Amino acid sequence: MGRDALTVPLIAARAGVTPSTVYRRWGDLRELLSDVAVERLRPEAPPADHGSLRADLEAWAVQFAEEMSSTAGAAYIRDALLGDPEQGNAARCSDYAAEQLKAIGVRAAGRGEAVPGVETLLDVVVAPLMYRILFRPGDLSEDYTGHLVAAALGRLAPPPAPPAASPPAEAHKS
Amino acid sequence: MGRDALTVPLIAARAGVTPSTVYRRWGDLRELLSDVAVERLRPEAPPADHGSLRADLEAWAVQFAEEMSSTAGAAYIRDALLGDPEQGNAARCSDYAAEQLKAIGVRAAGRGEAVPGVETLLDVVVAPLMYRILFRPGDLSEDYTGHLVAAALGRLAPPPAPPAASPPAEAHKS
DNA sequence: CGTCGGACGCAACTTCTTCGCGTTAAGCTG
DNA sequence: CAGCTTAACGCGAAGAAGTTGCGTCCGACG
Repeated sequence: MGRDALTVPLIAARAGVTPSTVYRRWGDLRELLSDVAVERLRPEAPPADHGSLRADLEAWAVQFAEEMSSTAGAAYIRDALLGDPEQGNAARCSDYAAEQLKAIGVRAAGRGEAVPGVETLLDVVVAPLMYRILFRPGDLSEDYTGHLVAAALGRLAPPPAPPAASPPAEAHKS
Repeated sequence: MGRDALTVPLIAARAGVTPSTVYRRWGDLRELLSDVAVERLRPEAPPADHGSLRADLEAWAVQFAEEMSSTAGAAYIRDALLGDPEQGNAARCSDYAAEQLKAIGVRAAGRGEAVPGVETLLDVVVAPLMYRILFRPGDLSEDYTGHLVAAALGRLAPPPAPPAASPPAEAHKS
């Protein structure tokens, strides 16, 4: 069935209820789609353990980029952003990513690795990916994702030791 | 008039045409609003010259953040993203920012300053701002914007000399 | 057992959306 | 300049979607 041919009466018929029931519960097709999108964007499993912070982050970021840049993923993001007056659903999406990154972080900290803060990871890895997905379609590559992770690891926390590798200066070019 | 009470027949009446004319030209209310939003988001003037790359970037980023995080600005961004099947309008928004940053960059290069690439600036400054505006409303401060600019300047280009200051390690915390 | 509240179906009503037809105006050709 | 072509618009009807009030059913509570 067509993506934007979806209407409340169709959904109601599929659900075996009358359209008025759907309108009363959600009030709007966009709000319903927004709730559905958030549900679909919820991660199903904790991030996989690949033995190191870098490997975990790269694997997670690549999977994240693939999911979100797919046709379906991008549609979900847009739906989640749209029918959402108080931005509650959008914040939930960000929280999902933050939870996953947090899990990766505590696991790495348990190994004794230096770990960037969740805020830093959101800024350096998630935000650029999302920005490209939303505003610059077709501009994503696995190399780029790896570059973002490297940039995040270039901003490590002061506690344990000085950062081993120097930050990649001006890596990525248009 | 109410924001989402806007309908095609209302716009047509205001424009002095029949609704069918509007439907034929745009096909959809969302596409019309998307075009309007892009027009409103177009920068009116080149970025102001404050004498240094850092000052120019900070001023531009602060103004950008203010505009985009305002109620009207956020609504425009959402409209631009929404009614836009081929993502042409979203790409245009990104191009606007890229043009402004490019102008700041060439001006700084004319002064002999080391300049981060436009891609880097989009990743490090624009993307985090947009991500917060879209996914984490109410999470923007001027300090944060300055922090982003500082992070961008921490990633300078290799040509002139090795980066003077070390990158700010793990500055910003939730 | 009686009452209350919430949720739903039903149906009428309003508004939006689509589509075909006739008209008008601009541009081009002979 | 006359005639033709094309694109855009107005008009009106038909179809679909969105909105609302009323009656009914079912579970909860006293």
